[in-house]
Amino acid sequence: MNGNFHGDLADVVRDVVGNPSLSNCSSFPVSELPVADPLNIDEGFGYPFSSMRDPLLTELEVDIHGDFIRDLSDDTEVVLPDAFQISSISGNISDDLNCTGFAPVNPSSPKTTSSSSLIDTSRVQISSPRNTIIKRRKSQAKKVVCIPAPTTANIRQGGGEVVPSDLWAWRKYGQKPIKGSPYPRGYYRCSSSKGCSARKQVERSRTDPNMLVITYTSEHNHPWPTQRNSLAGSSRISASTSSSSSKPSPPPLTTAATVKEEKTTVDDSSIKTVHETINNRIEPEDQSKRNGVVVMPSQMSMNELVFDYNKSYRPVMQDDVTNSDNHHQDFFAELRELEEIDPLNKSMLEIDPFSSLFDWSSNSTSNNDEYRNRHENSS
DNA sequence: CGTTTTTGACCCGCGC
DNA sequence: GCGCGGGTCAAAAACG
Ligand SMILES: [Zn+2]
Repeated sequence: MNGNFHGDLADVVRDVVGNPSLSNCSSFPVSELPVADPLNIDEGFGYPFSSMRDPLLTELEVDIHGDFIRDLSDDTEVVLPDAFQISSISGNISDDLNCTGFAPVNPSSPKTTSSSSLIDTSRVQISSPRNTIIKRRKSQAKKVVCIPAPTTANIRQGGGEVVPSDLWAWRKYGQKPIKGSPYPRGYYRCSSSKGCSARKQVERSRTDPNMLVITYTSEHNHPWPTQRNSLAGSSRISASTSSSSSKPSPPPLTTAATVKEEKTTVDDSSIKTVHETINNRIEPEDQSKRNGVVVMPSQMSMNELVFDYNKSYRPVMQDDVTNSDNHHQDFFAELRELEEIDPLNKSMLEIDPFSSLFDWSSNSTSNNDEYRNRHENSS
């Protein structure tokens, strides 16, 4: 820990990862929190499927990588999963989440320790000047997710990383070295539709090279990608629809946004908010309530997806952590990609949950005006 | 042939 | 006003 903070989100995250001592456990209800959280958290950001809450799935999720959600002040949310010790599952997880168990939990995997918990970030972030004003367009919510790097061995310094990415299609638009960290940060933007302003950045934790810190910014305008388009120009959701056709209707923002708004908080408040949020997530009823704003259909199809997703994940991570022998990871990476896409498409096509999604998209269209401005005439 | 990645330049907020 | 640092653009290269 260099004590070199710029008040940046990155710094915060770094700090968290690196300095468990800061963790402010009190904010986590822990025991049950992990279950529902991961799914909900992702809605909009990381994972398209939002409200599916299958017990089984949940378990899996947790099992594989329990995600933590933490929101920072008004515009930032940090999700910290401690996916490391998967072997034991629930028991460990709880402990982990609970800052209490944080350090001692699993001596077997030292890495876990560092990656495992985190929390307190909020106050740090908040302290930064930006919280005062929402300089970024409206309020931009940020979600930070820490996950174990899928390919520890594959780390390539100069270039990119093989990141699990979510099911969304991301196009890398930049990469820059970060001051505090030896590893560069990659900037990705949603390639599904031109109008989509969703962005995400991926970087490795300085302290834990096996840890990937993914920061999601903004949300997708479209329901679900639009399958990847590598073949003939097929994808690209008609961004024009939402963008060029000037839709004056101010978007109600998406779920995540809503949530964020809800918690326009500060310092301690934020913590509290988190609490609440979590609670809500745990209870299905509440969840629906939250979803009320934006309905994310396609849960069923998603289920399948998730499942696969997790499945594919599990081995990788475990291996990674367990042994450093990841030569096969490369293979895995590819495999993963395939799995992500194939099953998805299949399920999606079959069920075709999108119809409703589209609906949603239409009213959520949104904030890319500026962006589009410049982008607009690219072709 | 379209798309994605790569990569240096550019922009912009911020602290000094 | 300048330098720093993060974030983005855009042209060319690389893929498939
Ligand atoms: Zn998108």
